Amino acid sequence: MSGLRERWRLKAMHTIQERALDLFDEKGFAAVTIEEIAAAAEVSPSSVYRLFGTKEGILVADEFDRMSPEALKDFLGSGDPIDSLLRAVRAYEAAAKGSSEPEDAGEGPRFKKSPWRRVRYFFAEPSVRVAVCANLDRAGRRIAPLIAATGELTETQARVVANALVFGYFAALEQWYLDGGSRPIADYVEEGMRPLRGIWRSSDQEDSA
Amino acid sequence: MSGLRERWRLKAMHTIQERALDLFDEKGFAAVTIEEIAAAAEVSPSSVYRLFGTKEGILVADEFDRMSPEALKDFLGSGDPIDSLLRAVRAYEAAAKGSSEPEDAGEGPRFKKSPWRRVRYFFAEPSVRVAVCANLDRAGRRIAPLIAATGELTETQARVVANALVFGYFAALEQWYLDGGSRPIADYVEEGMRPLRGIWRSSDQEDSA
DNA sequence: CTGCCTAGAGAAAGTGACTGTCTCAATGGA
DNA sequence: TCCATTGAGACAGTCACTTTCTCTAGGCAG
Repeated sequence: MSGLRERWRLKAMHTIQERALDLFDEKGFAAVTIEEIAAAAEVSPSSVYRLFGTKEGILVADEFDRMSPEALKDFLGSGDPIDSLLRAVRAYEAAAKGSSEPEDAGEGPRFKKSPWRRVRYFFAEPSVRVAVCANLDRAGRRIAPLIAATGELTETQARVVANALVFGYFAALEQWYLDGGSRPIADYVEEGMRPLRGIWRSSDQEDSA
Repeated sequence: MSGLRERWRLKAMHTIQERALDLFDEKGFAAVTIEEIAAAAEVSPSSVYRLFGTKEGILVADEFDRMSPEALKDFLGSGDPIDSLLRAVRAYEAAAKGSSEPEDAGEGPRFKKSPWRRVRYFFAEPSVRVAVCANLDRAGRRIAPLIAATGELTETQARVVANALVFGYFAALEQWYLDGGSRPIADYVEEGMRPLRGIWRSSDQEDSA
């Protein structure tokens, strides 16, 4: 598994993301070229494209994407998907508070920024927002079969509900962003998704684990 | 109002869309350049960009976008938004059956194609799909305030529900596409959105017009 | 009907994101 | 230790999209 190749890959991705974020914060997203980012991260432009695909991909690359179908099934398998989502958001926020990698302490007096720093660009930069939507769309297509597999909903309904979940989460995240990010995101998700709970409440009594 | 300038604009947009669709069907979306489209439509490339913004915009340009806030309010104002959506879809399908402009009869033996021909690209061409998602996202942001204005939901919930509506519609449309487009889209929307009806059923008894 | 005046269509050059292809070094296995 | 393969870098090319300028022709006085 984790050979040197894989290590290089992970380290490079992390470095590129950090340096790119620094540059974006400094000059604005549009004013930064891939070549600058590559130079700042000391890799070739080709590598940036190989690792992230697009400029926006640097910001929206998400561990959610590379989650295996099995892990996703575990994640969504038990009970109300909204509760699963809430658990994931809370876990993410808790991990973010503890943050971040200890090994970058040897690189100078750089302030530790919140891992949510990049989220700003999700809403501030239109092209990034589009990329986020594309990601959510892919996520919806991945979880729809899992929702359909429970047998409670038709395939069409499973697709609709999957999109309602992922883009509903996005809407809650936007409200969190617009409010300045003071309260926890999970609060927004919990409140925002409440109207959707009826989907499972109504027909889930047979399986209320 | 409809001066010659506006007439030129509408006619040019229509011509560009038709010619572009012809070229896409013939050579594939990626293999067609904006210059080719402009040449085929006998306008300048600049005009294509001025009228549609992007290459994908030629396919996803939607009257929904330029709908005024007032018209949107009329459209969504009365009762269950899902019913409003269904009404709109049914009206669109009925109009599509009657189809299309009589004045293009003088242009040669070209087959009348369904106005849904372009929908194929929504799902077959990734970059177009992304553009559609971006459009739906914008639509969601436009209708969220209208949903919030009813006062039944908080702002966050209104945003979530708005996204659930527009991307739920998209999911239903995809199922329709995957099934080959035989049955009416409205059927898919009606079936797919049924789990979401609880949102209004539960608290809408005061206003069941 | 005539003449200004401005919106807007076209022309053209530039930018940079992204895509191939090739080479070569380094890796991991025999 | 040697070999096959993976993958990083270099490089050239394409084309979507932007910006700027010019100049025509529509819109609107008078």
